[in-house]
Amino acid sequence: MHTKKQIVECIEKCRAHGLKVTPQRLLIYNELQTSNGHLSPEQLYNRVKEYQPNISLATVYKALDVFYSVRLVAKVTCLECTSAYYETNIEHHHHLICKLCQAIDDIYSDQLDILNIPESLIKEYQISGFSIQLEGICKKCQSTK
Amino acid sequence: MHTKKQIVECIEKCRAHGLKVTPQRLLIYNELQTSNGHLSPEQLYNRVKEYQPNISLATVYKALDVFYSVRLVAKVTCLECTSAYYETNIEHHHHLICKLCQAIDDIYSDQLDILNIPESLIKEYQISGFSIQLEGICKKCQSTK
DNA sequence: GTGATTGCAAATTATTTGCAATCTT
DNA sequence: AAGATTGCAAATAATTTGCAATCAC
Repeated sequence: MHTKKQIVECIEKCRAHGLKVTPQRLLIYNELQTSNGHLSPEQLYNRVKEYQPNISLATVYKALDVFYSVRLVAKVTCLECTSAYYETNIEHHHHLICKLCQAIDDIYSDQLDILNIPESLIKEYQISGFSIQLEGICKKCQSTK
Repeated sequence: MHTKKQIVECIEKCRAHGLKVTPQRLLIYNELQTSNGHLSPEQLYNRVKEYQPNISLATVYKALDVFYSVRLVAKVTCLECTSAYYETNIEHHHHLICKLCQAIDDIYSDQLDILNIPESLIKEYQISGFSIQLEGICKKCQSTK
């Protein structure tokens, strides 16, 4: 339970980047953080509407854009996804995309993090990061079959 | 230069999947293959229009969809891309996405292919594949700076 | 007070769909 | 001949933009 800590981080990071701390932004960030998953702008909009019915979908898009640009949130896409998804989890991690239902699961693995990137590639492209997408079947789909 | 071989493969794979071999599909496949890169439906449409001016963008979308469903082409997306990209290169490979210009480069590397996926994950998710996205700076952008 | 942000509506971009005419087999 | 595919136009979905009113600092 580190909700409060993350909200404080959100406020601080906004200030540090000259972004204003508005109730909408805090609500959006908090809701995304609480949901603990990957949400599309539309999904997130539907959730925050419960708390602030007059909030606009455009506001959600704009908030996610600025959050993403200052790395307060991470963005995920997948081949069959029609929209982008966001999460407040910005630690280095990987994704498993379910072949059957397209669900995205976060994967943490020190073993995967030790990726053996060839020196030649690192130099050639000035590699600064990487992420791995695994293809498999999520637990939900496994238990349904 | 294995253009012809690939076209034959296209014809055979279409037949094998009960897809009709139309001039549009061959043109689209051939152009994508010749371009030797990642093209969006729109980009590909602009290219094939040169040869068949009355071809429709919807036809390109439909052709890419069926090609993708029978694995005649691969699909690529990236976080900042507004559209999907396609390539006829369906061998297992990875992608480097340029931080600066968003260009996508194919990366072949036996060393990367030997990914050490934890046994526990493989079982848990019935992992059937993976791909790695590297973040770096493409050669063009390196030489421009 | 000043400039950033919001909410709304309209615009844009990417993709999909319905359907009659036309091809492939 | 039968069924799939094409081209077109319209529809849908995702995202962005312009702008006046409002809010944060």
